[in-house]
Amino acid sequence: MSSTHGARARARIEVTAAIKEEARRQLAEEGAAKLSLRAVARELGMASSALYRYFPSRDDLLTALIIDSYESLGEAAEAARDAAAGVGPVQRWTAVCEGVRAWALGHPHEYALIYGTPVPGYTAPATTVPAAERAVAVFIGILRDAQRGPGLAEPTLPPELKPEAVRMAADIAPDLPPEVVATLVATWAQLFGLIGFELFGQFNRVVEDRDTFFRHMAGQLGHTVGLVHPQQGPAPRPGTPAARTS
Amino acid sequence: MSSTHGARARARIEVTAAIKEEARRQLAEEGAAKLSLRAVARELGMASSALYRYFPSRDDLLTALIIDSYESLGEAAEAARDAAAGVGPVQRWTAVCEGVRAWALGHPHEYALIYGTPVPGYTAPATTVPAAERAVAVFIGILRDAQRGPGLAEPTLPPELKPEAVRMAADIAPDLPPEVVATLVATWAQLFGLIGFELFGQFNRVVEDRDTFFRHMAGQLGHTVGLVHPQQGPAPRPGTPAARTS
DNA sequence: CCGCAAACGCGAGCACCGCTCTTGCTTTAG
DNA sequence: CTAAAGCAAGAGCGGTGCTCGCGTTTGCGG
Repeated sequence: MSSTHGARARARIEVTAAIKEEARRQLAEEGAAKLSLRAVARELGMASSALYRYFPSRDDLLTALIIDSYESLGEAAEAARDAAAGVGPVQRWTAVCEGVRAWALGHPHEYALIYGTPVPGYTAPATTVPAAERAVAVFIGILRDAQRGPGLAEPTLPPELKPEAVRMAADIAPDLPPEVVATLVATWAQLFGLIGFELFGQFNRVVEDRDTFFRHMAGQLGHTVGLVHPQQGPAPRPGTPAARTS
Repeated sequence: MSSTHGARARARIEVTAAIKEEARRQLAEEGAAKLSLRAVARELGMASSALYRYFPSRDDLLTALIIDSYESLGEAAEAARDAAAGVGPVQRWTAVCEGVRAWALGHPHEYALIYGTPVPGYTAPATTVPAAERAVAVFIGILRDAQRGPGLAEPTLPPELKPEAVRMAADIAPDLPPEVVATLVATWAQLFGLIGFELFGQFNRVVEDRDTFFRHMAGQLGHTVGLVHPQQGPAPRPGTPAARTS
């Protein structure tokens, strides 16, 4: 076909990239709500109507930025994982959590774009799903390594939740215990609860030493999902009465 | 002073209430981003410029709605607590969590307004703080009751987080152990991570049986913060199941 | 009782927004 | 070489938040 056939096609790619770049710049500065097609066009020295040759609507532009943001977050998670090579699963889990948090603090508007309030009439197209899975795949990898290495304590699950957990595991990570997968999903959400609260100001005047606070709570989440320290047996989770089974 | 001094003052109160009512209606229908001063004025049969006699800007109107939403959430939490009188602390904790979730699912746009992405240039005025504390006070009350009753297991905390926890406890609930207060803050954020993910579509095609999923995870959060089942102790009742399936 | 300042409602208008349509021009393909 | 397709530009539509000047209403103090 005509991938890089003519100069026309290349120009289209370049202009598309320039639009996205400028849009991302404005997104980082002012947030998604303030992102204006007209302002992007103005900055690029072209008529606003010309933008519609490249993106059918403002929402389509936002979708492109959403995918890029997911990828950026995924890269940050992978980088944090690689930087923590050689340490135990719990430490690596915590390191990746901190990497995700650092990315969110450094890209607050991108974070808000993908994990904040959805745009009113907007429903994310299926295109965003693979990009979104990239970050969670890092956590799955850590759990997988832990299972092969120091072991993985299966979280307790009530029987009525078992079928749901089995279904989730089949869809997400068939080689992990269903209890772990179901708990991972919840943990994933809880992690973004912590990050979102910090980012959106809910911790203002409440939590001061947020680095220490987050590191500890992220480690707790790792324990919740089943990670154990390699040197010792299953670490008792605080306040869990399940340990007194006799 | 001049509370109900003249008919003028009463009219002002009534018009202000009518504006808020119509604004809340539009908020519930379309979301905060679509809330339009002109549309509110149109629906009320008055010129858009007249609204500025009552609310200096759109953000001020939103602030009023934010406070109302916090109060509404607080009421829902209190109602859930009162409806679960007489059960153990863990069940009551879970019931309040479910009440908060039900409120969020029933008022998605109000939820997004107070716990979603903040409005771009917007910073919540201090006026919203007391209203925001109303819901969390319900959880503090449960912990307080548990401390006087069946007991409260102190979550483990690393020593470097201890001073921060002590500071938090002094500000929030001086009669509770610092470890519990610090963990409660994190738990609070994690709870809204779970709710937000469900509400904003992050659980689509991932979690199906969301009622069961949430109930279990909410109970886990209760254990994390230190709640224990009242049957536990010297009473010879081994292996009593935690969840009541009836 | 009356005058006057404050509060009020209104309409026009400003600057901006997303988006559409028409009009030419240029590159590409047959 | 010609016709088709892609592209940029401008005008325009309906919408937004917000400001300003106008005439009117209201209620308090002298």
